[in-house]
Amino acid sequence: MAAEVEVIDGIREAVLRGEFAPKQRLVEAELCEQFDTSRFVVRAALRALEAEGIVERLRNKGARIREISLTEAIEITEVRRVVEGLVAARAAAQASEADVTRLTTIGRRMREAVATGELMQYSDLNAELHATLREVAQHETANRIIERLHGQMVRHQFALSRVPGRSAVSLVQHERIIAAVARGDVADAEAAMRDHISSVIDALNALGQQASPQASR
Amino acid sequence: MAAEVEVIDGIREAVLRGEFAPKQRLVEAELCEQFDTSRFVVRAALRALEAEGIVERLRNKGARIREISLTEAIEITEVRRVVEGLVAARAAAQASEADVTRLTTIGRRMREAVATGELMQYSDLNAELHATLREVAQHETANRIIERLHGQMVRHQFALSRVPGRSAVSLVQHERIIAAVARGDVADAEAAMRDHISSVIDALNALGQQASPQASR
DNA sequence: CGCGCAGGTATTGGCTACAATACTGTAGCC
DNA sequence: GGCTACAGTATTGTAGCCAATACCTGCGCG
Repeated sequence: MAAEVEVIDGIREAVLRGEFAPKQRLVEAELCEQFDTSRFVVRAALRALEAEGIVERLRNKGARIREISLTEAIEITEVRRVVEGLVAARAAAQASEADVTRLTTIGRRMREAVATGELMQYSDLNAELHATLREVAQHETANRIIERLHGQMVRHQFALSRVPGRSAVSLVQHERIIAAVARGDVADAEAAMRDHISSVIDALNALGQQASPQASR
Repeated sequence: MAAEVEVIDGIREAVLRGEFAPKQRLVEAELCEQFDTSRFVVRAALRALEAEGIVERLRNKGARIREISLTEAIEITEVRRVVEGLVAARAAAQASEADVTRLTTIGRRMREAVATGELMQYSDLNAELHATLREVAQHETANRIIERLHGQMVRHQFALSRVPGRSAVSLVQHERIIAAVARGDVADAEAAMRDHISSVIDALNALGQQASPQASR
């Protein structure tokens, strides 16, 4: 079971790094060799990843990386909008002074990253900000759901980060969230987070428009 | 795998019917006999149920029914509040005439059930209403999450249904949701659903107060 | 030349046996 | 009499094996 967790994480990380393409078949034997473990462990790992919604398994046809359509990505983000809204609200309700300091520091570094055009840096800070908010909110149930949803979104998340001009737009949204949390404004923290993620949904929609104007998928 | 799904459902149903107590150990051998299957299948089922958050498994100590504390039940309901709010909003946005008819019918039957004091009937209609809204909303991602959360809540849900006077309170809330969806008022549908589930959270809190005034758990 | 059928191969599904680990009860010692 | 250590038992974790199923290839027939 110790080995099992490692394999689960290994495959998950590989997927997150984009080493497996969507719809790619995950042959058990291959994974055995790749992670130097037994088929038993691999099968258990695939089961777990199926439950996480990262892979799908068809009867007698094995496991593949689950393809997340754009419409599904939007659905996922819609759910994230409300759940992260809850997290922001709770963070605002119970943030300590130290928490506020951490958040404002992240905000300042974000502004610097945008100013110097360091997109990767900004993307990391974005993840850090959301993670810190979740930590402050201490809402285990919400955290679990957000993490699970996030795991399914990586591919689209990556596409999003490459949309030019997004960082400048999202910066002010992030700063509004931080400000609301800092002054303990529960309602505005939630609203700010919702607005922020709404703009992510808009960006996803735009992505779909430009990629395939006629196809729904 | 066909057998496997059956066992998963079987155990889940048993838990939902309250046949297993929280913290009760689920010995693999026992389940093998009970469902007339092999340990292999049982183990797979336990894994799946672990992913659903219904059981927990400790290394070399086996599986137990996961104990959902009151605070966790409240967390779960908080998440449900925002996600079901999303569902209600979407239902309002895209409900057909037939959908509205179905919903108003459920609403009328709810009122009747309350009038005649048929609590079980009302409880069933409650489930039916929420299920119908999810169906109308057609939001797969949200539905999955709500169902998962619901599965973890059964025990507390049961306790809640026994609180005297709750049906009368929730009836008007349900009717407000139905009315908002019927006239396509997205914002009010979400608000109404949130208010409704907020009152559920209040009831849960009250339950905690009366049960153990000093203990946090 | 194309379509359908059949056999072979690859891959997964399920089972049994074995190993490792934790719990429990008992006996001996302090 | 109580505590500790040891041994036995119960239960889970792991591995390898056989069977079932789907896919692919080749052959035959129309």
